Amino acid sequence: MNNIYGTLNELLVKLFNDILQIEEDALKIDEFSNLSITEIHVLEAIGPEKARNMSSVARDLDITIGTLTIAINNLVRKAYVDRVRCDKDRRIVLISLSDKGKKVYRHHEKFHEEMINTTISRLSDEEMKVLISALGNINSYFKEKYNHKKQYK
Amino acid sequence: MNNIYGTLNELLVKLFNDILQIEEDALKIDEFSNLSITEIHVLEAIGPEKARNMSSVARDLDITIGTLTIAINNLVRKAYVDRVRCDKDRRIVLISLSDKGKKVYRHHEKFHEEMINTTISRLSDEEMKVLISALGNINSYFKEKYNHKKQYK
DNA sequence: TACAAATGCTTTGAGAGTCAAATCATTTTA
DNA sequence: TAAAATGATTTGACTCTCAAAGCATTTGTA
Repeated sequence: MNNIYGTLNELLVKLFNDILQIEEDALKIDEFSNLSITEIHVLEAIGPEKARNMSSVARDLDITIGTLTIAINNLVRKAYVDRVRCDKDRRIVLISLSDKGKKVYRHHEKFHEEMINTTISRLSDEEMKVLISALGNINSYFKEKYNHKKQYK
Repeated sequence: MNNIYGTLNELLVKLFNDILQIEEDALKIDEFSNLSITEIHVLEAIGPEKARNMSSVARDLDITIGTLTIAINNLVRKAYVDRVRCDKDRRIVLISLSDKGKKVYRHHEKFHEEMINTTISRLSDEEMKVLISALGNINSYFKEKYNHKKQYK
């Protein structure tokens, strides 16, 4: 029992500590080597659908609008994002993925798909349900901790 | 089936994207509010055992020695880390956790324990095996991707 | 209708984390 | 003993981040 506990701990710690770096490295193998993991997450948040305003994307990413402005400056410069002012309300800035940006989006999506496939390839339906429940528990635990913190903000 | 796939993807993405922030927030509730998650990871890498040199800790953390030097400067200033030159080979710098640093180490360890306990408290032995196997698969996947990258470094 | 308030975004200043390259001190090797 | 190797620090530059100040536009109201 103790052994299972230790194994699980080790797996989670490794996963949590390394995940961002590994994800970035995995993505950088290919043609998009001038993108950081942060920038990829911005592209992911904008999404391939219709244009979005700065505020909503910043809220989704849990960063300030000022931080997002700077990130978008760079992504526009690198031609992954298009930025236009809204005609109906000229305060609003609309951002959307360029063709190049959409390509990155799909590439990142594929990375996730591969990851999931690798994860579940040897699992039965029953086992998958178990996995989902366990991951749900972890998420709940963090959420609880997180909200506790937020009260003190 | 597709639904299970989507749920799993969502859970993993959420977990991976939020994990560092949530961990930092959870840890900052308490007395060690002047430590970043990065600094806590440095303390974790040094460990509570005997003193270690800069190179090996930097290698474990996958950062350059220069970056570690700066981190250690701050941790020494904040009294979480002791730094001495090795007598036998005066090129080598030995770093170790101070009592205060060891306290943080144990606190962080406890956080992980709590996380794991929450996760497994509702799982049977059988379910735990599934979780371990799935997480192992994810780790393997990343490792494979990661090593692939390293060839190009 | 004009002007104050609110809204949406950008800019600025500052701090942390990171790297590569230059530098310094010490030890090893030829 | 001089050159090379090793281990760490320093320096300069970049990214990511925030808070606060500033700017342009729209909304609300007297």
